[in-house]
Amino acid sequence: MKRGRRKLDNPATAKRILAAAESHFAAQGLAGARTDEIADAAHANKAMLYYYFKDKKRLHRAVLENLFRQLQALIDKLSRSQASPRETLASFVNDYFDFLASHPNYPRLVQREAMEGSGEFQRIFREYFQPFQLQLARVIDAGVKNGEFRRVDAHHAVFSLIGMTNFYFVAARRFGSLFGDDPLSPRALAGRKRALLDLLMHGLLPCETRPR
Amino acid sequence: MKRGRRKLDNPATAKRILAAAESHFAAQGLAGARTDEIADAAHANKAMLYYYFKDKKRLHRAVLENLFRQLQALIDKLSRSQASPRETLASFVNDYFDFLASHPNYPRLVQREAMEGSGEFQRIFREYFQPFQLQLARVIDAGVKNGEFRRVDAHHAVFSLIGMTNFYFVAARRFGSLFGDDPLSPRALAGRKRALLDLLMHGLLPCETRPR
DNA sequence: CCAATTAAACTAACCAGTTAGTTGAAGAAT
DNA sequence: ATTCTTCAACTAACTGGTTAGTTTAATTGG
Repeated sequence: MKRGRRKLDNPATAKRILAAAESHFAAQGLAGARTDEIADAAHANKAMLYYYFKDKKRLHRAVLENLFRQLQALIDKLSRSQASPRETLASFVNDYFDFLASHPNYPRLVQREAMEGSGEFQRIFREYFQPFQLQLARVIDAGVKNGEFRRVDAHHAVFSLIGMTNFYFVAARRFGSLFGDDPLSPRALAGRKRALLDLLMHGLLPCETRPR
Repeated sequence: MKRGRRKLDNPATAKRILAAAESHFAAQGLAGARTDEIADAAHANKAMLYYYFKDKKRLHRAVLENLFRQLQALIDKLSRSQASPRETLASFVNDYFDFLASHPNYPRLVQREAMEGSGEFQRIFREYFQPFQLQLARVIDAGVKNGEFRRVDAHHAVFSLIGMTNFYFVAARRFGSLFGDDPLSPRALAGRKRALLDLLMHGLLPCETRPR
C-alpha cells in the first residue's frame, strides 16, 4: 500500500495554525481564545482549523501534546544522566530554564490546566507531568541519600523549583517593569537563571559543599 | 433631609454573589465563567448579579479588589515591622502562606491576571501588587545590607518567593496526588509551610547564621 | 483526479445583559 | 390601626449579539 499519494501530515498550514493557537490559548485560555482570531493569526481560513484539528478542544489538546512532546526530551535526558545528583539537577534546571525561555507559552498553558483542567486532561498530566515530577524527585532523593543535599522533602523541593522557575515566565510580562528592561531579553534571562540557580543550590546544599 | 428611606448596602445576596463569582472566576477565568452558573451557585437570580455589580467585568473587578483589600493588611504589617529583616521576612512568609491557605482562590485569580490582564487591571496591580513587591524587596535588601542575608538580588528573590509559595496552591489540587492525602489538609499545609521556609531561609542565609 | 485551500455565507447554540413585573416591608397620611 | 405609597430586593422570561462549527462552490497544483 505504498500508494504513492501525497501524505496529509504536517503541511505548513497545520503548523501555522498550531503555533497561532498556542499563543492564543496561552494568552486567553481555551474559553477566551477565538477560533476566528486563531485562523487569522495563522493566515489560514477558519475552515482549515476544522479540517486539520476537528474542533477547538482537539486543537487545544494538540497544542499541549506538542509542547509536552518537546519537554519529553528533557525528562529523558534527566533519567539517563550518569552524573551526580547535584550536577544532574543543576544541568536540568539549566535546560528547563532554557526550554521555558524558548517556549514562553508553555508555563502559561500548564498553569491554566493546573487551575481548571477539565478532567479530560488528567491523561496528559499523568502521561507527561507526573513522570517529570517523579524523576526530579528521584534525583533530589538520591542527593539527600548520598549527602550532597540537605535533608529536604524531595516532592516539596520539586514543587518549589517548578514554581519559582515558571512564575517568572508567567508573570514577567506584567510585573517585569521592576526589572528595568524587557524581562525576556537575553540579558534579563541570564540574570534570572543565575539568581534561580543560586537560591536553589544554596537552599539545597549543606554548608560545607557550597560553591563560592 | 432625613428622608427616612431604606439603606441599600451589603445585603447578603451581594456577598453570596461575590463569593460564588470568586470561585468561578478562579476556576474558569473571566471568559470561562458563566453568569448563570455564578448566580445559581449564589442561590440568586441572574438579574441580581447585574443589579448589584452592573456587568460581568465589574463583578470580576470587585472580586479582585475584595481580595486585594484583605491582602493589604499583610502589606501594612510588613511595612510597619520593627523586627530584623530576617524575622520580618520569616513572619511575612508565615502570614502570606496562611493568607493563601485561607483564600485559595487568590493565587489562581492573580496568576490569571498576570497571564492576560486586560490592561485595565494594570491599575489594580499598580495599586496593590507593586507596593507589595517593593516592600518585600526592601526588606530583603535591608537584610543583605546588614549582613543577615547573602548578597542576593532582592527583586529576583521576591519573584522566587512568590512563585514557590503560590504554585503549591495553584497546582496542588491537580498534582497533589503525590502528597498522599488532600494537599490542602492542615497536616499537608503545615508540611508545605515548613519545607518552604526551610528552603527559602537556607537559600538566603549565609552559613554562619543558619538555624539548626 | 485528488489533496489542499480559499472566501463567504450560514446555523444553531450559547450566553451576557435586559425587561417587565412581583413582593414585602418601612413610612406617611388619614 | 388601617390604608396607601414607595422603593429596594427579587424573579421569570426574553432578546440579541457572539461564536463554534458547517457547508458550498470555486481554485490551484501535483
